Amino acid sequence: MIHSAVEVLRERGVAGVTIDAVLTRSGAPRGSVYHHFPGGRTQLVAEALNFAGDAIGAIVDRAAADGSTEILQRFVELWQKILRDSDFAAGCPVVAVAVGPTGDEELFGSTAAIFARWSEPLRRAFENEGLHADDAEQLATMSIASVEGAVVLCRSQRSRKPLDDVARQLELLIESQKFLTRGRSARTDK
Amino acid sequence: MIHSAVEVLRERGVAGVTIDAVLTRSGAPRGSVYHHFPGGRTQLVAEALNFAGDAIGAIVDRAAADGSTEILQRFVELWQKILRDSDFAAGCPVVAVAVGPTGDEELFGSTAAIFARWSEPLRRAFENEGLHADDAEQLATMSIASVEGAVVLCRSQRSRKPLDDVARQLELLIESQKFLTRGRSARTDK
DNA sequence: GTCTATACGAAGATAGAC
DNA sequence: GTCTATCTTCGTATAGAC
Repeated sequence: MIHSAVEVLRERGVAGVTIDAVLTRSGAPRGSVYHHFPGGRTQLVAEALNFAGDAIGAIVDRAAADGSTEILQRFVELWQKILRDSDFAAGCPVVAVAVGPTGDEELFGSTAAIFARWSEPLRRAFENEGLHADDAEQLATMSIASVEGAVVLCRSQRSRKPLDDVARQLELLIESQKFLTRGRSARTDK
Repeated sequence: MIHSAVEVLRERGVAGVTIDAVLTRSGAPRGSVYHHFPGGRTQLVAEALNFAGDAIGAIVDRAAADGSTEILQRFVELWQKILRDSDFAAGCPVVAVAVGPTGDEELFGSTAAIFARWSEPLRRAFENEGLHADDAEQLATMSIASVEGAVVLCRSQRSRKPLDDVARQLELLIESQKFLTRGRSARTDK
């Protein structure tokens, strides 16, 4: 059921996650909804969001040991697969919540936590690769923002190109940042 | 009324644009809704989207003659202002539609057209500044994607920092692209 | 645990008076 | 053009049987 809720969330946004839609997709029995989710629809959306955030976070973590390039590659591949498998009908569930109605403070807090969780391994990887703390953090933010933005553009254009373009530009940016840092360090070290 | 619809769209997403909400905010009379918008809610959302897209497109166009740096600066300032004025309650109306329910093919097509309209002056500016066609297009896509993604992050974190960080990294990326192109051209030209 | 039935509210849309 | 009233649909949530 949570799995189905995530799918609907990706495709139709927060408002689209109705109990009916989730029930239809999952084939779960109607009578058991409020047994498993006493909090009703609200709880269902919250659990779907956190489940999706954790799942993607785990994928990022798994690539963390291999360096920033690998993390980003996995992250981009992940979205390309989601876009392709859904024929550009599905986007990022966390973005879906973050652009939804603002009233739900708890949900909103979760999105911030999830984005932070995703960017943390990136930030650390950039630092391990020699970048200064400020640059590493900015680059991590830039990575998440540009990929998430690209996913929106891909859905809008029904094309994988925006995400391909962004991935390429991100690579260039990271390379040039490393190059500049090495240059500065070399001068500083002498 | 359209103006109010844009506001609601930015704050609550597509699903949040109910006739009631727009009426309340605008103070317009209930009886005249279907007089001015025979297409009902659907038409209202469509006109709000296109109005917002044109308004922002016009701002971008106005800065086009001054070069890519100025376009981007205006674009970023625009979002910072929207975020600040709304206390991080408002995001991008076009993104709101693009992550909404997929059924509405016409609305979806409009988002693609609007994103294309916004990136076109950027692409041209990059080309005028010496970048190759491919690079210029990729950079334009990267600019739109990263800024839009940053706006989402800003709302989520209730902070202007993500957008500031992204703006800074974009500058660096563009500078390094220009530098590389000059290097390649110099070698090619000799 | 899961079922059916139903209360309740919100929202879109139409009809007919003014 | 704008008003009020009304119909219909849809979605949440609860009640009570099995």
